[in-house]
Amino acid sequence: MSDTLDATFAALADPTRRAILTMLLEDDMAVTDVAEPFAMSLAAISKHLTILTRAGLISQEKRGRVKWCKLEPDALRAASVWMQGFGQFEPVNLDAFERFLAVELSDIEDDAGTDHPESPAA
Amino acid sequence: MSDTLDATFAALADPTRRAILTMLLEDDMAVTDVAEPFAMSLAAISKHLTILTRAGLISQEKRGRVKWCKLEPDALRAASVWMQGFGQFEPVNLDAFERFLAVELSDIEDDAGTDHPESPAA
DNA sequence: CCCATATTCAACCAAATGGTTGACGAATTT
DNA sequence: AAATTCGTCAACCATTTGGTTGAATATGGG
Repeated sequence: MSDTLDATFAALADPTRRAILTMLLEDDMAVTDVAEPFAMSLAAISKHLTILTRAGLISQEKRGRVKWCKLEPDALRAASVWMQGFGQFEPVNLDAFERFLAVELSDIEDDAGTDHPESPAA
Repeated sequence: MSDTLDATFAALADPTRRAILTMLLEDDMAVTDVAEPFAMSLAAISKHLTILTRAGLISQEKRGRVKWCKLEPDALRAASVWMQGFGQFEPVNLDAFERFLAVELSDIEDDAGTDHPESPAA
């Protein structure tokens, strides 16, 4: 369990990886398509995807010559429970989250990775 | 916001720091007392506390010659919201969390840091 | 005043992280 | 078959991380 939390939180600590997860929330994507908005090499993105996979946050399935990446939100549950235990926060406002996401996704596509691919306004 | 999430998740990625947060859930503590169960130097713990402070997860107040550490659970809210947006998990089972905590805390005191100070059974 | 306690600072170290490039293997297209 | 596309691997590099030790800086007590 510690290992799981280690891997989960470490994976989430990188803004590129969080941006990738956000993109995958929209739809499954091929590795090349995941990499496209970012200003870094395909190899770098491939490494990030490996880290996300090891943490269980995504799964990758190779069909033909393209490898599909799929969000696995269940992997967040343990970490989410851990965190909520501290705050006992009020139920999440999902409307606010939707707005946050809209901004975040448009940001990723706007600056096409030339800068930091994540700078929401929510 | 990205910066905040970076710092928050990075801070949570270390098992020593998570153990410290768990201890502070019980009560405010002085730096020396925080360090006591761990098998590492006071200076190392001091660094961990600095990281937790920068992330806003704890606050430190110096009274006399001892510096008191206090949990600041609100700092977890942004990260918690971010994560819940992915999973839309059912409401947290706080009873389960209580049991989890009981185990975790006794572990920290048992092995007095000779091993990894976190190995829950929940 | 002197000494012990509480905490940080500074320098150092090994290992991990996040990125690069170029070569490579595997699948697809032409 | 040849060329192209998809993705990873390997080697390399700079920076960050997590730890150490020893000295320094308060503060409090006898």
